[in-house]
Parts: sequence; C-alpha cells; structure tokens
Amino acid sequence: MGKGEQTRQEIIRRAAPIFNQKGYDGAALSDLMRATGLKKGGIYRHFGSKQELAGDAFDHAWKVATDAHFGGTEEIPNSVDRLKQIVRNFRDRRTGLVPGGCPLLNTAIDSDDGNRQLRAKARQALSSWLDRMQSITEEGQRRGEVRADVDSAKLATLIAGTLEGSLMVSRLQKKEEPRDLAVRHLEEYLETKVRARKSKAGADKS
Amino acid sequence: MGKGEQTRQEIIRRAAPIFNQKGYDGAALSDLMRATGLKKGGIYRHFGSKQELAGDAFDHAWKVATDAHFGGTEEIPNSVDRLKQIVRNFRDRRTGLVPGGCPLLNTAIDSDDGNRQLRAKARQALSSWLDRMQSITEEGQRRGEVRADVDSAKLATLIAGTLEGSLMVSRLQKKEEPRDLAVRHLEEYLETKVRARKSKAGADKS
DNA sequence: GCGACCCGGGACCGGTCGGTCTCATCCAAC
DNA sequence: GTTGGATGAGACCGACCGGTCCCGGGTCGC
Repeated sequence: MGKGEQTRQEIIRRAAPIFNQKGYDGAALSDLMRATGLKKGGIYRHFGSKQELAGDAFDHAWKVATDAHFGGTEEIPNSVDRLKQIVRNFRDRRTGLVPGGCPLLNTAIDSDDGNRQLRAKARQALSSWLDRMQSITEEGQRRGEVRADVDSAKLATLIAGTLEGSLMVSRLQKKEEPRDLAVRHLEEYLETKVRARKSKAGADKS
Repeated sequence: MGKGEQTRQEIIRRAAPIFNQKGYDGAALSDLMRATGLKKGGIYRHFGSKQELAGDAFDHAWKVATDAHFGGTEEIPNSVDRLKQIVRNFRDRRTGLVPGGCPLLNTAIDSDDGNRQLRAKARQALSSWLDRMQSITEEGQRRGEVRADVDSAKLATLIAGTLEGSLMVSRLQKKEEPRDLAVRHLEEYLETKVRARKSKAGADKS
C-alpha cells in the first residue's frame, strides 16, 4: 500500500465519525479538514467528491459495526445460541465502534430525503445484515435447531427492527436500559418461540 | 385569532413537512419560503429564529401524530385492548400525518449532535409518550386487567422501541411488512405476557 | 377620512458552503 | 545529482446560508 492509499484510508477513518455524528450535510469540509489535519486540496486529491468520501466512510463504519456484532460467533455450533450471541453483542460490544451511534440508523434517517447514493448504501447494508441472520436461521432449521414454522426473513426483520428502535431510544435517553431491555426481550423470544423443543417427539415432519 | 396568528399557524403547518423530511440543517430558509409563499421578512416577522420555527413545527408534527395514535382509544374500556389499539393505530392511521416519517425518530437522530433545543423537545416527546402508555398499563393493573408482575415503564419502552425500529426499517425498504410485523409481534406479546389470565384463581396477591 | 399599526417584500449583510486550480515541495528512481 | 511523478497547501470561485432592516402598502379603530 503506497503512501497515497495510506493517506486515503486515514482520511476515511478520521472522517467516518464526523459523518456518523453530524450527517452528510452537517459534516462540513471544514470539519473534515480539522479532523484529518489536511486542507481541501489534500482531501480532494484522494476523493472526487464529498459524496464519494461519505460513501467510503459509511462502508468503513458499517464494516466495523458488523465485525463487532458477528465476529467470533461463527464458532457457536447451535444456530439459536449464535443468534442470541449476536443480539447480545449488539448491547455489549460498543467499544471500538465508530462514534455517533449506529451508522445504518443514522444514514437511513439522514438520507431519507434526497441523497440517493447514501440511501442505496444504507439499504444494501440493511439487506446484507438481514440476509446473514436469515441464513443462520435457515441453517438452524435444516439442522433441526430452529422450529420449522419460523419465517426466517420475518425473524431477521423483527430482530433488526427491535434492536435499532431500542438503540434510538437509548441514545435519546442516554440510558442503556432500553437497549438492554430489547436484548432480553429478543433472547426470551428466541428461546421460547424460535428454538426447537428437544423433548416432544415428532416435532418435525420427516 | 388575528391575522398575524393565523399566518403564524399557517407557516408552522407548511414548514413542518420540510423540517420533518429534510432535517433542521437541510431545511433552508429558501425551502420554507417556497413552501409558505412568503419571503424572509414575512417569516421572520412571526418567528425570532429558524430554531423557534423548527421547534413549533416539531410540536405540531408530534401533536398530529399522537392525536392519530391515541385519539378515540379513550373509549376502549380494557387497558390491554386499548394498548393493542394504539399499537395498531401506529400501523393503520398514516393519513393526515405530517409527511416525512415519525417526527420523534427523525428529530432524535437529526439532533444527535449539537441542536440542544430540538433534542430537548424530542426527549420530552418520548417521555410523554412513554408516560401515557405507562399510565394505561398501571390503570390496567389496578383493575386487574394487566398482570401484576408487568413493569409498566419497561413495557412502554419496549413498545416504543419496537415500533420506532420497525418504522425505520419500513421506510428504508419502502415496504409495509416490517411495521406490520412489529405490530403483530407486540399484539401477541400483549396478549400472552401482559393480559391477566381470566381463569386461573389466585393470580394476584390480595 | 385619518392616523397608527400590523404585515410582508426584498435588498443587503458577513459568513460558509462544496469544489477547482495552480504551484511549491517532497521523495524516490535512476 | 537530477528529474519526474505524487502529494498537499491554500487562494479563489460562485452559490447559498441564516439573519437584519427599512420601507411601502394594507387594514384596522376611531
């Protein structure tokens, strides 16, 4: 990686919190200049536009977040346990994330008017998140760990929505309780409505 | 109501969708001028600052929303039924609302950095919303319609968080399904975990 | 019919926005 | 040591920002 690419990555790393905290319009070039220590010329050498930089910054923030939430859960053998761990990570693994709250939530609201590119990125991020959870659920169904009557897409949507909503409430109240509450609620839901019962015979159809 | 006050209200009505869709910074005076048909002088005669107008616009949007969601539910005698109706209204009563999505969600994210005044308004709106749902729950407990072991504050927070999160997902996906999903989920939750069982004797402690 | 006042138009202000361009400097290859 | 591309500084641009102010006109009460 040459020096140019190195600088580019550094700009992205420094700019991501600004965009995540202030939104696209709120993040002025002057803010980005202060955060990076570069002047306009220095920044625009590496990015064709503010939009391009914002897009890369979102990708970075989202990658950091998903790595934190999914990382290390591949080793959990049981699908339901894995989903529960992912949900818990949402509450417990907050350090190292890009400051400013969930990039998806922020960008979704921020790009609700206009900003096509950012909106597309947010949509893609959401659907890839849902896909991952859906896949885990479906694998669990194949292995008999998840009830056959669970709709994997709906489950993923319910989890994502509940987590994101509680996150907004938590941020607004500056309290951790709402997030914790949502996590516990989803844990119980996963345990009682998603996990296949062990004892009862003939629960699945083969 | 004199002409001045009439104009003031008209400005608020016209400005509310702009702020709700574009956010505080995104709503330029030029946008507000176009929406109201007035020039700067005409607007600034009635409001001391953009902040003041934005605050009034938020109050208006929030009032419209809460009226839509709570309106008419006072007549429902059973508390659990009333909560269920409020939840359903969140999905069904979309017409007449200020365009741009939930003002609380938008303003909470929008004011996450800086903007103290708007943030305070969002916090107040949330807590008043929670309070109303909490009061309904507690009245239900007094009347034996709601289980005694339900934590009314936590229930209210869970409902609000779940609804808001699903709303964000719905808006991002431009689909109604996530919102419908959250409503159904909460309905079931209210029915199975909140409503007091009729049959079993000695369920409460007196 | 007159005077006071309420109202809105629109020129004007300093500041900041995103973006462009030129040029000095740095560093590495030869 | 020389040269050439990579790099970043910073002046500059037109547009637009929120906000102020004054003035003309309409509208009241009297």
